[in-house]
Amino acid sequence: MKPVAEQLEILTSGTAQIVSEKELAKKLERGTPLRAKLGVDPTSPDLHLGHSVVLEKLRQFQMLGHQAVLIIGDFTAQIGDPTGRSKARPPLSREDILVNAKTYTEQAFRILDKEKTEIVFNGEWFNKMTFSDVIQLNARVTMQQMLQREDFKNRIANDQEVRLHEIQYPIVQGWDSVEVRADVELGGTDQLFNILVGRDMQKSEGMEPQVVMCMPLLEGLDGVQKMSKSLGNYVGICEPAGEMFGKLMSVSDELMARYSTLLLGEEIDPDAHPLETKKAMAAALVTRYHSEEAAQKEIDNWNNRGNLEEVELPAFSPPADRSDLLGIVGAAFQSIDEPKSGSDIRRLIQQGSIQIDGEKVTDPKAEPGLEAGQVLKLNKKRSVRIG
RNA sequence: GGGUAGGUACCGAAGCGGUCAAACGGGGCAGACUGUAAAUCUGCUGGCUAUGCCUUCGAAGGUUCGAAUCCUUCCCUGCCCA
Repeated sequence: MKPVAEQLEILTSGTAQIVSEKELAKKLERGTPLRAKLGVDPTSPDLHLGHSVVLEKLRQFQMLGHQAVLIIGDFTAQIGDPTGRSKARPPLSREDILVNAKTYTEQAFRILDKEKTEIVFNGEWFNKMTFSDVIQLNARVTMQQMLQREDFKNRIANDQEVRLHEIQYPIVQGWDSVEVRADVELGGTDQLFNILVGRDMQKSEGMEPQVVMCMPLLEGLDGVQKMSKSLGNYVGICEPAGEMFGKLMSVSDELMARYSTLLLGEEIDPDAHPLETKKAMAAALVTRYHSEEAAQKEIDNWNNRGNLEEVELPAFSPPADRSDLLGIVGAAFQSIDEPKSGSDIRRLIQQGSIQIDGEKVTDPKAEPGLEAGQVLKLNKKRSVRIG
């Protein structure tokens, strides 16, 4: 193992909050591998760059010879983490949870080292508990402690409901730490409260409390709210290279700097041209999740934007039964897997979003005899080539 | 258990018998501008084989020529009191 000082430097870099660095140093000094816990909720099957921040941190632990413990919250998913929520989450079915858990781990192993990861389902212990066990568990914390949470406080202040099962969530998550004997727990800054409860739980069991390491939350593409699937402002780590590159190129300069820091661990050069910097940032991430060649291809595509001949676009064969623009564009959206309603398409056409070889066409009823090789622009991000 | 206020489109919120597919704000989308960024300005924002037709205002019934608006029952939520 590397010297403690060196490990500390790597592990603390990029973190938002640590409770406490002293304790972490003490644990490291023992020289035995630490158990680093990350609890994940299999509520949404797609991992995105927001999740990657904390997964990368866990990977650092692995690289330094520590044990990663990935807890799949199959049980907790049935409660739903109230963090940041203004209303209770809808419950998930057992089957959904299992399917999500599978896709989740598959994706997580794009970042983590599968061989060095211990996976546990927290249903393993929670499903065995009796009601009396549950009461005992609840007896460890006070109502006031739970109500200190920002989310709950806000909801109460705004006269919104807080369901009792929601306040169980931190308790349950905290108990996970006891079960897996975690030395460290990772999470986003929004998890601070939940992770701290884990410390209390461990202390009450006579264990040494875990170290809390919170990673900054990554803002979504809108630059305001945190990246999340339900807000639609995310970049999935399994997305095709083109999607990923395109989405990353659409972020603001401010956000580009943030992504660079949080995802790549690099500060941007203030003297470089912002557009070039952004291309480099997007390419670095495409390289990470795809390959260098894929990234280079995306850059070439981007640079060739004006030169329609060169750009690689999805092929699209116009439908046989419709020769009017409305029908054609509808089929084109269908073909790239983004079906839209007829009214939406009509609006896009009338507002000038649709172009054929760079020429705007605004009459939904027009019958543009399309020829192979022509480029049909659908909206800001999507174009297809007639084939 | 008692009292009281509510449930409207993606979200917040007007409307309280016809002129309501439903004001306004946010979000989203499109156009202009630009570095295909941000900011700004403009337009659009239920569906449809579309100068019209169809389905929406918690749910189901009812009154009426006509209901988001009135009545009945039911479901859901907040607040105050116990």
